[in-house]
Amino acid sequence: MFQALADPARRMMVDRLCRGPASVSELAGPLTMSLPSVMQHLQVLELSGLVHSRKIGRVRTCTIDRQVLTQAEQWISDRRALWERRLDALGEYLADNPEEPEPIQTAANQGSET
Amino acid sequence: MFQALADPARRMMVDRLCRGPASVSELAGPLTMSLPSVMQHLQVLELSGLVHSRKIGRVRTCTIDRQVLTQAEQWISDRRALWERRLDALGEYLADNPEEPEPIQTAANQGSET
DNA sequence: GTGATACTTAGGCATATGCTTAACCAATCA
DNA sequence: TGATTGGTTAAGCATATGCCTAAGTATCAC
Repeated sequence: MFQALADPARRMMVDRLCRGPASVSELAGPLTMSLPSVMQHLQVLELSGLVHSRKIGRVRTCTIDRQVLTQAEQWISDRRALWERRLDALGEYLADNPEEPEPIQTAANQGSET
Repeated sequence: MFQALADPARRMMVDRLCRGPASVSELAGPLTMSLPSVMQHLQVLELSGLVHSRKIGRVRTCTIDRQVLTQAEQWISDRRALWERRLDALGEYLADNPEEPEPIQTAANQGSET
């Protein structure tokens, strides 16, 4: 699913779809590639579950799936939280052991967050 | 950068790094692949900016870059917000034009572009 | 029916990706 | 000093990805 978001063309399509449903040719509009290529990207997006589509008459209308987008966000958010929790713990540790002068010049203070 | 998160092995590495810095072999540990492969993934992660590393003695220590992770989260969050805003607008519209019974099952309401 | 429209399928090609082994440095360690 | 550990480079290979053109199919408008 990150796979699906990995391609700029696909991100563009997702971007477009976030502004509302669109047909295949509408999606293709801003892209400088042939329709079959757009179809392929669309397939990747559908396979990832990020996008749904249904055909009515000769027009296929595509919509985005908010849930799956949220999942991706969640994954990142979880990881970031983990990292921040760790930084907090480190902060506490440093508060307890203030400025213990480590006699190293190579590996010293990398924790220069923020 | 989504590209970097697209590979499961790389996500595993990111996951590990969110729990704290790690050496290359520590990253390689849970992965069922050769060290050079891990190196390649590491390079992708560094190129994306998601991970930094520095070598001290003969061990290379890797850390994650929170900012870049946050950027990815932001991209998704922005898109999701866009989508939700749209749904809200649609909700208002439906509230104004309640239950107008559209008697079509084939090619109905496609011309919904603003 | 004829033709235009909106995709779709098929096939092919170039590059990118992911992996491997073999060989090579550089810092420790005995 | 010579072996070991931790990482790195190089080369090669298989598959995946992204793109194209050409040739369908299925509406829809006359």
